[in-house]
This record gives sequence, C-alpha cells and structure tokens, in this order.
Amino acid sequence: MLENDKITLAIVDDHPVVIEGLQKLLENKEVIRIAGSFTSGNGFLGFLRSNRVDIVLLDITLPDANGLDLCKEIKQLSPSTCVLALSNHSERSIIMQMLQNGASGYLLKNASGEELMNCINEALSGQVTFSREVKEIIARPGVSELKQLPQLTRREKEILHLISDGKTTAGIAEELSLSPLTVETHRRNLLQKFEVKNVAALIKMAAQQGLL
Amino acid sequence: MLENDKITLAIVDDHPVVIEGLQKLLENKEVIRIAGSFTSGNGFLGFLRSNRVDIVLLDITLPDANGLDLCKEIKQLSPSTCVLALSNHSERSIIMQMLQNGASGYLLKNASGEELMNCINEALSGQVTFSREVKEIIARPGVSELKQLPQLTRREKEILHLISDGKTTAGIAEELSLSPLTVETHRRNLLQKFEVKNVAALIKMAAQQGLL
DNA sequence: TTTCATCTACCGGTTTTCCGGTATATTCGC
DNA sequence: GCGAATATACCGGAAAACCGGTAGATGAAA
Repeated sequence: MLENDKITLAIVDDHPVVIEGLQKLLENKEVIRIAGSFTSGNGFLGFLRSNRVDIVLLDITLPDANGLDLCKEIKQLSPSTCVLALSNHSERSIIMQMLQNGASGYLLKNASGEELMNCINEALSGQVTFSREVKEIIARPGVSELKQLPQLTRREKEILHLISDGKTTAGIAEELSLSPLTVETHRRNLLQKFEVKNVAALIKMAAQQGLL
Repeated sequence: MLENDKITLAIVDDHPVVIEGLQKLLENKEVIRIAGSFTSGNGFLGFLRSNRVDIVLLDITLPDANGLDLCKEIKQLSPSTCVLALSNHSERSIIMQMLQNGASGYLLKNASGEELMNCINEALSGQVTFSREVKEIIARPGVSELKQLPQLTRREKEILHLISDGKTTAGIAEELSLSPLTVETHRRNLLQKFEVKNVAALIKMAAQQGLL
C-alpha cells in the first residue's frame, strides 16, 4: 500500500510508556501510518497546523491543557480529523463533555487492542464509537442527572427562557405585553420552585436539567 | 420458552400505525413478550407502576407529555427498565438530552428491523446503543457546539463558578479573602468577555460551553 | 529590563433584582 | 359547579448587580 493512502494517525498522551505501547500495537497494521506522537497538547496543535491527520488518539490528562478543551480546538482547526478519546477517566460527565466537544468516540485505557482497532475503523467511517465499558457507563446515568426538576407552568418556562437570554424584567414584560409586576411574580416563583436565591443559580440548574 | 422468562417489552407511540408495525415485527420473536402498547405517556406510567417492563420503545412526540421528560420519569419509577428512544427527530441536541435523561439508546424510525433487534439486545445487556444513522449524527457536532469560548483566567473561572453557585459579590469576596470591589471587577470582565449584559446570560453561555 | 497580562482595589451613581406581603381573574379537571 | 392551579397585578423597601471610569502591584515572557 502506498504511504499516502494509509490512514494517518497521531497519538497524544503525557505518558511516554502509553505512547510506546500504542505504537507497538499499531505499527504492524498495514493501513495505518503513525504520523506523530506527542506528550503535550500544544505540540500536537503545532503539528496539526501543517500536516494532515485522519485520526488522533487523545488522552484527557495532559501537562499543558486538558483534553476536553484540546479536543474542541482540534475540531476547530481541522474538522475532518477524528478525535478518539483514550483515557482512564470513567466519569460519565467527562465522556459526555468530550462528545459535546466533538470527539468521535471514547475508550478506556483498559480496552483491548482489538477493541481499539474496531473503534478506529468505526470512527473513520463517520460514526461515534465506544469501548464496551464506556457503553455501559453511558447507559448507567447517575441519580443526580435524573433528579426531578420542579414542574413549571407554560408561562414560567417562557419567562425562564427570556431571563436566560439576558432580558430584564421590564424587557420581558414588554415582549409579553404584561405588567412588569407580573413578570416579577413569575420570576419569584421560579426562584422558589428551584430553591435558589438568584438567577445565576437558577439558570445553572435549568441548564443542567436541559431546560434551555 | 416460559412466558415469564421472556423479555417484557412495551411500546409508547402516539401513532397507532407505528405501534402495529412494531408489534408485527416483534410478535414472532421467541424471546420477547409484548406487555403493552400505549399512545400516551400517562397511560404507560400507570401500567409501569404495577407491571415489570424490561424495555420500552419510546417515541419523543406524544400527546400528553414529551418523551424527554417521560424518559426521566420512567427511569425514576423503574431504574431497571431500559428506555430505547425511537423517533423521527434527528437533532443532535435531542439525542444527547435523551441520553442525559437516562435513555439506553436512540434509533431513528427508518432503522431496519434487524437494527432494532440488535439495539434491543445491546440495550438489555446494559450498553448504550444507536442505529447507524444516529451514530453518524453524534459524530458530527454542529459549529455552535464548537464555537470558541472566551479565554478566561484562573481567577475568572473561579469566580464564575462561585457566581453560578448563587453566591453574591460580597460572599465571594469573603470566601476568597478579596475586596468586594475586586470581585466586582472580575465579574464585569466576565460579562465583557462573554459579551452579555447580566449573569443570567453569562451562566447560560458558560453552562452550554460545559464550563460549570 | 521592559512589556504584557493578570490581579488587585477604589469612587460614585443608576438600574435591576430580590423579598415581604396581598389580591382578583381565568382556566381546567373532577 | 367548585376547588385547585395558574396567571394576572399591585406596594414599598432593601439588597445586589451593573456601569464608566482609574490605577498600583505582581509575575512571567521577550
């Protein structure tokens, strides 16, 4: 196979041992060319600016940045590059955040070589992919995610949205053709229902419950 | 196979035609028993209160509630029940929200019968599962998700967090042993960097960027 | 060493939010 | 038809946020 037809793969991991292990695992694959290995986020970003990379195996823990932000930067710089997170972090929130930031998949480091190859292929075909353990983590949401949100009336939801858009009570009142005093009342009811004492905490809760 | 050993499955969809189609597709499966079909969320919730359901195929569009909230309620009522979303909605945000609310998987309605069976099995084994098209949607995040967030200093991130916890300027100042006036300044810088005019909009943006 | 970013701190004033109440009209389910 | 929930509206006062400035201290990079 011509060198140029091979899949170009990069590795970013602060642990040199891990890099070596991955290289050993991948170097005998016909279709893959390891374009580079990096122990820092900035090192890789520099490389990416002048080289094509089809897929990158990215650790979360890095010396100069965190993998979450780095993933986002990679996708901005080169949207066609697949980011496959490869990490020890098994927190559901981190996995979801990684997806939100544009990752094509997530593997825990205990995944087998076979699993890794499967995931690489699936990611390159444009689909998200996870190692088995990660699939189980995602399917098992914590209690906090499911905690009941106060039930809001239609008007309250409406006003909540407008508040989150940065509108003031007066502005909302005008937009809805209501008395500012009425909007005030709804606002207060929102604070009560969420058991918070100002809009900052209100919006945070609402956002975490996916209400915005 | 004994009736009691079969997997109990329920269908919730406001479209009777879809229910019939799914029933036809599943009725000849040895391992599955269709425990009930419902066209409303409340109908199913009532059933779930007194019957075991291993897995439910859940539509998003429902007459009396939306599938997102319903999914959350189902998982609260019966955490062991797998929820497989089966919908026409192909928006990434809805898929992610559904996962956040405890779904074990997501299929678009154009998925094949074979895909459906695979997903049911994978979900029952405790792993998340998606139809092929959904995997592609997840792997393709929108530009909005990746838009660059303002570069925040350590102090600013710290204060942003405290604000989102509902703390006041005075409270934050005390907690960090700073002058309230200093905290004020940081707060103003945050509003400027995010180009918003109050904390409500600030927290919304920060939450959407996963900063909280 | 100089420059740049950040952190710190202050003044004075305006706007908005927050909180303690109270109260009537409407709408929806039983 | 009758509650219960919801939506509407008001008062007054205290607290907090927001805004437009300015400016010294610190620390790291060039």
